[in-house]
Amino acid sequence: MYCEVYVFDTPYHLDRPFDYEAIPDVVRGAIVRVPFGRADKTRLALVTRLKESAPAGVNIKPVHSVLKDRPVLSEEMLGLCLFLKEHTLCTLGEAVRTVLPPGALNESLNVKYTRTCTLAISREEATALLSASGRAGVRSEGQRRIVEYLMDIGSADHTLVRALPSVTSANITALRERGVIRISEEECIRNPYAHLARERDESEIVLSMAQTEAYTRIEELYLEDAPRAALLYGVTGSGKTKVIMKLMDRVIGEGHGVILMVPEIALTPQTVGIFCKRYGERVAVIHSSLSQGERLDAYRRIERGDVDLVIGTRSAAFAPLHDVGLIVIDEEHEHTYKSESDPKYHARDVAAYRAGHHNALMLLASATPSLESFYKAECGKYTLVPLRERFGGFRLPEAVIVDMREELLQHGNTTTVSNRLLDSLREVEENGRQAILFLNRRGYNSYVSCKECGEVITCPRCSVSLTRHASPSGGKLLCHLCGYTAPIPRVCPSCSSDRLDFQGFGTQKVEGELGQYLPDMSVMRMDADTTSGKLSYDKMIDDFRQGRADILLGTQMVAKGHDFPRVTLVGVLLADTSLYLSDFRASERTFSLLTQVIGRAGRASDNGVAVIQTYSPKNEVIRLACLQDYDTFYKGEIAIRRALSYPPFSDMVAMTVTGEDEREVLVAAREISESLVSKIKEKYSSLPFTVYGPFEAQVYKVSDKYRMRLVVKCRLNRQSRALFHELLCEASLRRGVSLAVDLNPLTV
DNA sequence: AGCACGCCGACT
DNA sequence: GTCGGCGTGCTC
Repeated sequence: MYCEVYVFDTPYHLDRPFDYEAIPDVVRGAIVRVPFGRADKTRLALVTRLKESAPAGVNIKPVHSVLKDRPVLSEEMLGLCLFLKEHTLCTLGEAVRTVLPPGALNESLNVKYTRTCTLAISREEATALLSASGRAGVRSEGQRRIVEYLMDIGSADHTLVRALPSVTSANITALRERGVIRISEEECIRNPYAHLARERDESEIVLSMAQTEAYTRIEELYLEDAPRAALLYGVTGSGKTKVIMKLMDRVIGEGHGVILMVPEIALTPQTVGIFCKRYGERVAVIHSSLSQGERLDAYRRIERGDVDLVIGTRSAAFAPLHDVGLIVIDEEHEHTYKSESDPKYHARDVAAYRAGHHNALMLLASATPSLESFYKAECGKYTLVPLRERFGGFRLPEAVIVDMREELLQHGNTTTVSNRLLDSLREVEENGRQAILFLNRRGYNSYVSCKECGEVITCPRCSVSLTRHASPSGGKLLCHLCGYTAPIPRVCPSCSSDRLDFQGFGTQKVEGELGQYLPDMSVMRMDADTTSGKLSYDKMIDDFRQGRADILLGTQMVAKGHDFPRVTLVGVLLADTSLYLSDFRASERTFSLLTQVIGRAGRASDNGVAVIQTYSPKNEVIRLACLQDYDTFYKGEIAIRRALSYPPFSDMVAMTVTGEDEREVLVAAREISESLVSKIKEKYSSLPFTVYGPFEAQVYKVSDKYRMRLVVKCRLNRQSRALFHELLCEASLRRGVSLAVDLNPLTV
């Protein structure tokens, strides 16, 4: 017998089947070791096919060995790996490592055992042993203590016994050899969330009329015996979580598995606790802050069939449930569902694949769906389930837009906090309430805006803002979509003012100002600098909820769905910052972020207030976010996407050429571009392609490597992906430079 | 990516 | 004569 294998860690062009002579236990889906290359170096490989014969004239080597106690990849997982390879242009080895928990192929990391010591004799015999003298009794102080201890509690973990005073491991061995105690080894599977399952919540979920209507619609889809996808579009405060939980009850009640994906930031102990109380110990949590061993344990529990509900971030999409009935992607618009490291998969695509395999329902949920998903819902590819009624008297906050130009020109206020916001903060102080201040710091100083007229300098060809690039010669403005460049102007091209703004402001600066104007309010600053570990983040959130600070000041992370009952004011310090990032998704991201932040001040009782500071008070995106008007935003934005043929009307591909030698990188980028263009003209002339570049990447040099970029607008399908596959094969033959291809990148 | 084969300059 | 430079080509 022979077999076809894909060898791991090969260059891209070698990621194809190689023939080997099979040995016993070689089956499709097995991970094997094979000799590879001239030196016959032993490498890991995945068996994809068994066959009777192998081609003549090639030196067929035998498989070295089969990885034992490593489960064979199921047909589903094998298919998923091939799907990942095809759809992200990764190697099969990379796909396998993605599908399996991290470290699963590191052979050292294996099952961890616990050893338990149990008394192997009766209590009477033990009593007799303790009172007997000489060789018939216990022969040392250590042995005595062990027997006494085990008589007391029956059995105990080996490490606990070993930790008793005067006990040595020789004592334990001796007692075992005399048959006094027994030591059993059990597979130890840790479940760090097990304690959360102790309190149980078995209450029936009661839905409102509108919620029941949404639930019924989704349930109908679930009951159809075919893969289905639905978009639960539930406005802030509509109680979409309750609808989802009711559905989960139903699916789990029928004995099917559920995968619930949430954005990293929402996977807090509070969230997990809610589900553990409901579904007990049959919950597994997959999270990046788990140790490698803990992740492997979660994986094994799922694989053994001990789990009904998997909660996790995007990697939970690979949870090895045998029977998946429902896959929920909560906050589906969140960018964290796209992996930023290779393979750059989107959890939504993986979920769709698995739903297809299991005839399951994929349920996307969001108050601000991605344009792509809402468009699919409009076209009927997803079933749109709207939930527009705010539940339980939930009221939106009053949203006030503060014009920061006016603040500067008329009030001479050069600080980052407007008078209006200060007034609102003082009110919060008087009422003993709390406030959240949100500063969208990311990219705040990469574009150029005018402090007087609010104009932002944009690319004449792409309707995205130009990025400011610093260089020794003084810098320039660049569009990294089409490569357009312009010198940095000294005055505003629109109003000729010289008050151009390159500087944003950071959280520290704001913190200082708050201390100056509101000396009696305590500020908790939360950003990447103050929340280094996962724990400190949860702790800060908890401290703030407990009222240990009056103001929570932070970046993105304060915006997400935490429930702070005492918050009545939300301030957005600069709403424009994410608006003019040179990315066609800038508006979408700003809208969804602002909508979320403003929703934070929405309360059932008190009147909430949201103060939005901006240099562009007339901006439609900001205005619509204040109104929480997704529908109007969507109509406007989808029209722009259609006109400029951006996703969902086309796909984008980002190609990056990287290398240490600047000249080589430039030459390679040009040659790759030429190869791309000639393929488009010849072999792929029937498909629409638009190529931009090559031009310097936004960050031209990263850790001593130069980066050139090509952007391609096209329609991705089997055929067009084959083109990029060819380019990757060609590029992997080059030395000195490497090519990365990102299909549908997050940012272009 | 490794690794070997292979064909030219300064060393014992 | 030969050790070693890295150019070129192959990996079942």
